Amino acid sequence: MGTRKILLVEDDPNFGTVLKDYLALNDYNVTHAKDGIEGLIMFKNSEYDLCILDVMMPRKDGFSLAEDIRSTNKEVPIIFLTAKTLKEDVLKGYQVGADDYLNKPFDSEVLLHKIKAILQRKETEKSKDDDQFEFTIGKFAFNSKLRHLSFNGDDPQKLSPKESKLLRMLAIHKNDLMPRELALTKIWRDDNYFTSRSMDVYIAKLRKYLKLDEQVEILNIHGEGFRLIENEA
Amino acid sequence: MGTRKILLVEDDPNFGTVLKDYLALNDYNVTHAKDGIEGLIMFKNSEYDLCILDVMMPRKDGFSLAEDIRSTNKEVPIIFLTAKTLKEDVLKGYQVGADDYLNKPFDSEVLLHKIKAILQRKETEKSKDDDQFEFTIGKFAFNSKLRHLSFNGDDPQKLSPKESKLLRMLAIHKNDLMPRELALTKIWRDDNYFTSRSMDVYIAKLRKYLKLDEQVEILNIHGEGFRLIENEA
DNA sequence: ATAAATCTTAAATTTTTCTTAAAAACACAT
DNA sequence: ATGTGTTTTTAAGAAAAATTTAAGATTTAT
Repeated sequence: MGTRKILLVEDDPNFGTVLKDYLALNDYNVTHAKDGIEGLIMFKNSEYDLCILDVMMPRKDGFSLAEDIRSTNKEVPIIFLTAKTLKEDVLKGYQVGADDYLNKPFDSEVLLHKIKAILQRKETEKSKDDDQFEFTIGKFAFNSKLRHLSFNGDDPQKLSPKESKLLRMLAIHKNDLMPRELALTKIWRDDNYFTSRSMDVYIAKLRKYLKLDEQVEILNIHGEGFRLIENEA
Repeated sequence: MGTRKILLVEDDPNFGTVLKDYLALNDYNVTHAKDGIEGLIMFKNSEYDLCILDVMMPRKDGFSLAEDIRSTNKEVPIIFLTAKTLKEDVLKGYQVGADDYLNKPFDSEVLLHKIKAILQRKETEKSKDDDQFEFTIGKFAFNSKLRHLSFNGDDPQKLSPKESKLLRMLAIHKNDLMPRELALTKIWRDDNYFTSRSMDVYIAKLRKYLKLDEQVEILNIHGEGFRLIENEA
């Protein structure tokens, strides 16, 4: 595993430089942006494994930057640095999709720990994430990128984004359990009563589409998830 | 996914009670111990998804308790609560294997967020943990993930979650004693008269399914547990 | 700005699962 | 043999999860 790239956005030049050097010393490849605007440009210019954002900055604050980052990338971990310890701030941070939150002044070793933990977590998650987008399901051909589901080579049924993502996840686990929780955390990014009901609605929609082929079914495994199966003729 | 069990060890009765109620309100099943000694006893009596430990306590402090917990369980996530914000403490916490660290006074919503994040993380890790899910029991093929019990390759009998978990536990100990207490603490997460009766009900159900193969039996070992055996032909 | 598409929430119904109760059979120790 | 505690089994009721339809929001495209 190569050296990891970190985007550090911090307007205080002294603190920023020290932190950058400290991280560099610990074998991270650090890019230092001086404010939110510059941070966003940097972010779009390259691929980062982690973003460390100061909250209070001129021109564009950390939350706003995080939102912009999230709009193009839902994966990259974000850590906020802040002097304030206000409840609203912390919650806002989590809402924006922060992975962690550090109050200044913080201990640098603690930061290192967090970085290591977060990167490791993302690593194990990502390893599975295939870029498979073409599937055969019984007599259906399914292209999750085009969101086309075609029966017997007929004109394809167009699928909505959620329909397509869900069917893709089922297809990846074809004939095997696709855990409810997996779809909820990956597609809905939240696992609660309502997202779970929403998912059920999509299962119903998919079942309707898949009715064309009697050999294909989505089975429920109570309390666990769903199973897309192909029966033999 | 059932409700999660949390062990809260906090000696301040007011704070402890309030926190317990707050967590209970948010659908966690909370056990509140008044000090480290009591906490350790509680921990050994049941299975918990998360431990929240106060650091400063009479009789046995949080770090010491964490070490004891870790000596029997290397997995369960631990969150420390502390008034002190000393660097040594934070590092000691991480060293003992803490998953997070909260300084009092903290905001309760932040705690909820952390709990959710930590449990979710552990959940995805754990999914790999039950790697053994296919078993042969006499002429049966048993898949505990799909909860299928198939005799001679016939259409499988579907099992309920509890049925499946219990049969899996028996299968893991095939031809050997599966202690009652083990199933109760692992599957029912509590060992009392009623859960024990409930388990008996499930043993009866499994016996019914397994009747198809005369070579397979679940024997009782009085006062100890059960034994799933395969007799030879 | 309007329409179309997509997604979420609500709610009634059905299905599945789990617990409790209770009576009878059984095992063990004295 | 007798008493005590444990096990076995069936059945009923309670609880939880899934299904489906429809209506209300929101987002996206025109």
